[in-house]
Amino acid sequence: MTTGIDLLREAIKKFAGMDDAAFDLSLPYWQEKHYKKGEFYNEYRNVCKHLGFILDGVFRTYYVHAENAEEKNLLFSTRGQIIVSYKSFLNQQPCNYHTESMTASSILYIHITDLYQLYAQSKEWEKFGRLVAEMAFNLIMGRMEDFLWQTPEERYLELMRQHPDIFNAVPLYHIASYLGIQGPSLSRIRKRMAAK
Amino acid sequence: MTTGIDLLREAIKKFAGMDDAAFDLSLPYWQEKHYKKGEFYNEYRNVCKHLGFILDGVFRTYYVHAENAEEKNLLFSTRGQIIVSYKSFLNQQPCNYHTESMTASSILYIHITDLYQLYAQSKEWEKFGRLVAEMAFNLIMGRMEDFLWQTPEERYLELMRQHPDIFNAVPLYHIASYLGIQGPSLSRIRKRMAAK
DNA sequence: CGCCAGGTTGAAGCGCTTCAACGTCTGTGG
DNA sequence: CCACAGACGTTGAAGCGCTTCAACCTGGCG
Repeated sequence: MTTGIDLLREAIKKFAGMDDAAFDLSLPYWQEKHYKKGEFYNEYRNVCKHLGFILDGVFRTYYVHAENAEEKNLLFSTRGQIIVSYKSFLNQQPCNYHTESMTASSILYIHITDLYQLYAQSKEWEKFGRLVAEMAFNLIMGRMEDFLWQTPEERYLELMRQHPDIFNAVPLYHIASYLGIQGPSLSRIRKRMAAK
Repeated sequence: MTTGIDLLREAIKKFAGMDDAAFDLSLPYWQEKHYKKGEFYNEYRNVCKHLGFILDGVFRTYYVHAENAEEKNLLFSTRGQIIVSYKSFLNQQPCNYHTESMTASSILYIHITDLYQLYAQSKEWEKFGRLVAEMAFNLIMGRMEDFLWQTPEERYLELMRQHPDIFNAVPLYHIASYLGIQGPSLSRIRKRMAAK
């Protein structure tokens, strides 16, 4: 049977080319946490102190732009991905976003001070840290490019490819929000696509 | 008379709180370069080896998404800003974008190896490096948020606030492209705004 | 059973797109 | 010095897709 730690080891090997010896340095620090549907990974206005790895479940990161305004989903995170409020974590500033578990979820997480100690201790972990920052940048850059160059329908297809876990797990109107459109519009897009 | 270096010194003091002694370490490395309208800061498919500071002029960074497809402007950079192909520079990978001077422009620039030497030499320069990366992240994040939460008209007003230099310097259709709309649409938006 | 959350559908409206025509300004050559 | 060309901005007309509001349907659950 594969444990959460095994999954994480594999994921980090793939992501940063980290060998077992380096990974083992981190073993004392990872802890497991379980979320019920609707619980928050990181509360709004808190400083994000942990970096997480999703073992199972789906999270959405959203923002309420103004009083009484509609929530908009900035991104989804699913199994096998790193979850962290990047801006808040990198800058250790209060978070502008909400990150909510959309399903029963479980993660492994590490505290920022332990992670920084690993950075200091090991060149491979330092590389991991750089890659996380670059990934955050690339993730947002990719989202930006999607909005500049793709139609809502294309974004929908892209999302289905990247996050197949999502579709039986979260309400359609949250997906629509991520795509930058309204619920009924996504409903019609689906209908058009099915007709082909 | 204030020289380019004075402008840069002031800008970096404001941006990173750097004192004169630390800044002076960099004096041997900055070089000045002038661009004619239409020249490129960094060529497509090249690795970006320099970080620049705009003394005067306007650059646009754009991307051609597919063969025969329309160019779309990702961002503008104007006087007093840092100019660099962030992704290419940070990762030292070939650049996906074109960065073109829209007016006669002048910059100060530093080579990446000299800059990295400053990082190694000085804590204040290391901080500068971190701030550049965070700024790149925040810049793109801000653009992303603009697209999620603002109308084209609001984006237009925001751009006028951030880059007042642009409006007499670049064609309207480039601005429209940055805003994610077509030339005629921006023309009509202006008309509607003038009517109020 | 009846409620409620979530998805679909219809109708009206609005804003952006597209294509084409028409101004306007500027620089250049006869 | 004028005329023309080219680049750029504006305007009109038609179309399309997303929005909004509201009604209705469905399935899950107390």
